[in-house]
Amino acid sequence: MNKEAPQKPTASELEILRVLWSRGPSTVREVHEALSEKKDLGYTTVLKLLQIMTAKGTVRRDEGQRAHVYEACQPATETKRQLVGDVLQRVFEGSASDLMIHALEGRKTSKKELEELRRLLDEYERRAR
Amino acid sequence: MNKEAPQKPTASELEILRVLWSRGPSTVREVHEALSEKKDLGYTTVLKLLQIMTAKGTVRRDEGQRAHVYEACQPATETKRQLVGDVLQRVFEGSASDLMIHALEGRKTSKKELEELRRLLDEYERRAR
DNA sequence: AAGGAAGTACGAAGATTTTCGTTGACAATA
DNA sequence: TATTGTCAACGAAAATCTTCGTACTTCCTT
Repeated sequence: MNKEAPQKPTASELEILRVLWSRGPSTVREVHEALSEKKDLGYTTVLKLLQIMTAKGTVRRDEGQRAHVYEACQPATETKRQLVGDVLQRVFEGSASDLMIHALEGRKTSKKELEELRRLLDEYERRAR
Repeated sequence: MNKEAPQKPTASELEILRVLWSRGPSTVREVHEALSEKKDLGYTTVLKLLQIMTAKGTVRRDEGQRAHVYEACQPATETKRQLVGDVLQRVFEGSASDLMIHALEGRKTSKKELEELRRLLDEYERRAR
């Protein structure tokens, strides 16, 4: 393992990545504490996951201290792009507008968010030109 | 099982659902043939999957004929909404614009599709008013 | 009626994911 | 220094997903 090909994280791995993305490099204890707020997980469960993710090349770790410090290998943006791209293909056959329709449906989207979405389209169009 | 709570289909189940959505009610053979175009799968594999999905309540079947006819319980739109909603929460903390950014990134989106996206926003806004 | 074709049911193996318990190393402190 | 707490490593159980092989049934064709 440990190839350069970034693998799609599993559901549990994603939860851990989210902690690393928001906290930055963290120890097992820190990740465990962050996750404990929402879920009831054993410490060694988190440790094992991080070890597996290290083997897969999803995270890297600094063993300089007694408590190893873990960090995501890919920037959040890259992984998010991969995850949404996967759904885009598997569920919506690549159609961004179809994705959009279903993302907005059955959901209260604020005026603010709609404006933001328009801004995104403008920006994207400007950049793509 | 067979509760009314719609479950999130797995990757394989989704492939089958896509066939049912596009073909409409189908027999195992028909689903198998459709999938065979892309993938190499045994007939009984598809059969088993459909049986499991029946048990889960993902599809229902008409046993009137010797070759049972399967059909998705939920309309495509509903399941798609659920799937994208899941990603929206798990990956993007509910932010549709963040989802959008990453969906558009690193991807050639046609002028046509951008227009379509704008149209969607207009429509959504009009309806939400 | 015999034989093959087309179906379903069932069990089970393999792969992957998720979750911990246990063990042993180290370190802080009483 | 003996005890207690913190941590990594490992193995392994349990749950879920994926894939088929085998057996049994039913229908159609000689």
